Amino acid sequence: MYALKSPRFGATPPRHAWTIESLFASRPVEPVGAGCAAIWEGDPATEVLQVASGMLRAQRILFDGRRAVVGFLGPGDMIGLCSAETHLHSAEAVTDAGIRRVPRRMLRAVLERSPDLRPAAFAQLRDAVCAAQEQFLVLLHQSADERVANFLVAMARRYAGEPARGMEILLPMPRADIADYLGVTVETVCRSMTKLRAQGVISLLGPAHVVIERPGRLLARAGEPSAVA
Amino acid sequence: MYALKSPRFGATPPRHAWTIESLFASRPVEPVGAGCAAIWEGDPATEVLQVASGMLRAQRILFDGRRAVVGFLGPGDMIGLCSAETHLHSAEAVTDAGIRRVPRRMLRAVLERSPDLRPAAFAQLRDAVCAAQEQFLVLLHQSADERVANFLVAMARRYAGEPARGMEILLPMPRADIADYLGVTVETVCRSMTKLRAQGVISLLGPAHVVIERPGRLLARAGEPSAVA
DNA sequence: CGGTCGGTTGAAGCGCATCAATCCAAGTGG
DNA sequence: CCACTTGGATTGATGCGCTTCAACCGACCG
Repeated sequence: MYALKSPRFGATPPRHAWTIESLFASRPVEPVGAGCAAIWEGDPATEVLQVASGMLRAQRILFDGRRAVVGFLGPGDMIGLCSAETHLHSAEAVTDAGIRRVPRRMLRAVLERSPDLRPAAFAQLRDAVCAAQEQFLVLLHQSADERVANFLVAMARRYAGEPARGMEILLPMPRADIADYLGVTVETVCRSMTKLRAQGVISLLGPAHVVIERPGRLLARAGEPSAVA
Repeated sequence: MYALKSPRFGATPPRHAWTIESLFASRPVEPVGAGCAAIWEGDPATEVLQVASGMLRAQRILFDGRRAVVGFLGPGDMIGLCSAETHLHSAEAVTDAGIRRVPRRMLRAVLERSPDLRPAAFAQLRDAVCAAQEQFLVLLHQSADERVANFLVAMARRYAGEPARGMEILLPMPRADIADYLGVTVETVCRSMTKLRAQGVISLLGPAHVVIERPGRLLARAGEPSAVA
């Protein structure tokens, strides 16, 4: 996805006072109610947005009216970096969320002024491209069951760490969002989840609350090469 | 596609002697026979490669042994820019081709030394991300027929211009490459092409030689919003 | 002439979409 | 407090699209 994880400069702190992180930190947090849009597809891309809390989804309306969810954005993730003149996607809040906005001019100025930051920014953008590629390949060549398993693993990795027995995965977004993200229907997402539950791979405490029972099998379903049953 | 089109600085020529284009132009052209690999997936990414002539395909072997074609590279396209430590894809010649190699160090040095170039390079990378996103969405949400039509349109736009009646599209790559690129089987690609021919949208002078008969219909099949039948 | 490889066409089966019904939890109003 | 409503999640039944397996065709080559 093109969502960028918040940069970590802990290992090699920059010699300049202005970092991207501090830039965002200096901005006020703007609340966005669940279901509300933070930015609109087609609007002029004058600012970059970082999620402070909650979760947003980046989405686009396709030519035929269908909706495509491009990614889910959690705390630290940014959106709008890759936009050219206008935003390519809308960003709507899945849950109540908080965001910070930074004008692109400001961001550009920071990058201009601190040469140390540029390689990091460049590497980040590059990594985003790689991640998008990866996701792209996975989704394009996998079956619906594999996509769902893959999604669960990705959500676990992002917010809880490497899948382990008993680990809880929270899915704050409705099934329809997951479906539009994976390129399948809501019913198929349900069936895949049900199948995973029936096979003892996961258990469902509720629609939004998944518990990993057999991490090995889950990874195997997701198409991980090194997964052991 | 993460392949980057060759930059055009014609409109605003750089004030520095060293441009990315001139950097590549200063390197010798290395011939690559059809079927041979120019770079290998997993190899250390020490250099960036630009196609001088012919066509290459960027591909990857997936965990389950299937092959995924990530993109096709024509003259001016680059590969290896987005790689981190090691190359994520192999690049094999579809036809006899010529390539130029530039060490990444050198490229980085040029970017460091000429501030004018950086926005352009950044914009290019950004555009590549957008294009990849676009392709990703299209392929994920379209049917096999739409994918094939879309591919034909993309090939036409890239090497011949906006689809027009009588325009010839050359497909130097075998059907298997197209199939692995679109995420469908060879047979499906064939059937879709046959269907387009039967409907008078295209005609086939040979497997690699397509002529557009009804550009409007072709665009409509590709899922273009403004297409007129 | 036989052999191989890429392309095309045909027949059968599976996977996912579609349509439809049901279930469940959370509101909402009497 | 309970009947009613509502939206999301789930399950079931059916159809279509693509894959799979198989055969055939044509070009190229030894």
